[in-house]
Amino acid sequence: MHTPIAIATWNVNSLRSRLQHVHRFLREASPDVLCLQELKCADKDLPAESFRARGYHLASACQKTYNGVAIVSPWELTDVSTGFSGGEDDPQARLIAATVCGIRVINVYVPNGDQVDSDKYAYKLDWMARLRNELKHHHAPALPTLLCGDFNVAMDDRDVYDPPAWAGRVLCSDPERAAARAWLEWGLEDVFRIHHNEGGIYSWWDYRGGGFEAGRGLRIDHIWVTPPLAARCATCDVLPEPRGWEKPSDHAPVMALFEPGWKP
DNA sequence: ATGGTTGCTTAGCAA
Repeated sequence: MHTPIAIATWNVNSLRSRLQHVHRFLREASPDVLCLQELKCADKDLPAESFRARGYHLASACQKTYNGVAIVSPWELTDVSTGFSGGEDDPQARLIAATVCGIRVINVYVPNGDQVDSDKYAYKLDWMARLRNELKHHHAPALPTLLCGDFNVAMDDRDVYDPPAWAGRVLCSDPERAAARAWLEWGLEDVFRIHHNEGGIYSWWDYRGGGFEAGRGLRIDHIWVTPPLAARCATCDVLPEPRGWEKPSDHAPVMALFEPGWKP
């Protein structure tokens, strides 16, 4: 088979509010793996049957009201793990991993951080350091591994609609960028930047003030992969159309295609 | 400019 594998990430800002959007996206983009963030719904209250009835597997790590992540796929999801390995419990549901199509997929919803002088910002930096540790001790750059999700970090000026206005602010501050860069230095590559050097392509736009229509966005949703997968990546794009659907999420999906051949 | 909008839960928080 020469069919590429499509892997997408999308912060849906409540799965129950966006359920028809998600099903429409599955129909129209037909990803092999869809990583979702901000489900805002306890596992027991997820519309799991609406996925199973259409032939999708679903693995989730969710909590009531806040956060929540899930992986949806027509392919079997194995070795599902939630939260950080072996550490103390994190009360916030932000991390799920599963093996699918021979790829270890790690789906994250990085804390937003509120403001740089806040407790939430300190929690964000600590959480990002813990993920660096997780990569170091429980993964290997030589294996086909994909880290994706809402990273809540815009990595450089190309990812920001008004860099001077955002300089030093949360989502753009140097410590956040350094914490994310540490993941790259471990052995990941931003597949979007393999295929796009230009700025002005964003994945999130504020609901307030007509941010989407005005083009005031940030690229904070990412797909980063280890070298075996980077070598197989055919495309990576933001798909802005769902951001223009009625009652949209404030994020658009990002999707990458990988040519087969990474399996040992 | 400390506003603006959306979702969850029901006035306030989180984003």
